Amino acid sequence: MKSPELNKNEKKVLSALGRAVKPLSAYDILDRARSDALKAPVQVYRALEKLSSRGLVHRIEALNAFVACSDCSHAGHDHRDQSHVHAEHRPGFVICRDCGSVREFEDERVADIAREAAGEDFAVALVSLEVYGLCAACRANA
Amino acid sequence: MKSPELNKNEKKVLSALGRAVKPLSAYDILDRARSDALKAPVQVYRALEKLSSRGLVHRIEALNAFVACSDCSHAGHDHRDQSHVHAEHRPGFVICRDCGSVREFEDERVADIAREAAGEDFAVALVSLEVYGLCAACRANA
DNA sequence: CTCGTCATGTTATAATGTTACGGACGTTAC
DNA sequence: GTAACGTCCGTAACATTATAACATGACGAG
Repeated sequence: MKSPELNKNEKKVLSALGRAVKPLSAYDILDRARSDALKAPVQVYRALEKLSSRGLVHRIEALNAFVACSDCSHAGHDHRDQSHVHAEHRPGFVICRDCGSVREFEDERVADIAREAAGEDFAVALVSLEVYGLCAACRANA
Repeated sequence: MKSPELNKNEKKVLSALGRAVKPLSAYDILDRARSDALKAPVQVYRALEKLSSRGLVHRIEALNAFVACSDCSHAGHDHRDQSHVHAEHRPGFVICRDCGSVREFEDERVADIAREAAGEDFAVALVSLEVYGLCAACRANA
């Protein structure tokens, strides 16, 4: 396996995300890893870029935040090659607006819908599906 | 029809978005409406909040930008009521990473997938589907 | 009228993200 | 060895996006 080419900063970021129970913004990550000698936003962003290109973390668009991938079976190769035909793998997310918890899910139909919607001549690179609402626990509280 | 309760700023913002061919950030909108006496970011954000709660504009999460809804048949009632059971209407988007053009689409299957993924106890409020890639024109150029 | 309140406007600032630059370090070629 | 190059790492400055805090003005209720 060629994966563990993670550098120091990448490990710190991934570790911070792994310990968290909800998505962290780049600055959340920075705060948590500051004690671990991570000092500037740019280091976090660089690490996140690498990690997400490998599918080890995912960006939650609507929150400007990141989660560690909960199903890392597909980790390994790098997706940065822009010339590829196939889209980057990305699960869907179910996100509670109240507590911020996130659950990943997979559904093959999504890619089909996306390709169909995009049309023949559009080269799909990434499909983002995010579902927002209130989880059972937060609904109970409210 | 009770819709046209748009105030001055909301009209300005909507008009700016309507003239644009691609998503505009809040500050893009501000620039374009500055000549029309729109002065501060917060005015734009307030207008956008109202407009998007009515479905007249949509936020493209991954771009931090906004588009006027291209299918305004569903405009009218306000979605801000948090207690509602049904999810806010939001189309899917196909977005070219190169030229920034955006096309809306509808697919009923998306809502089903979302509900299914969210599960019984999760109250879905919003489903966001965004498809990124390269449009035909930009692929030709590259 | 005077108060409360809600919409709006103004200013400042927070939060987030990117670019530019330089230094440390290892590798390769000569 | 050492010069030339590349990669990683870090700092600082900057650019962009979003919100806070407070002031003003319109308007109805009492």
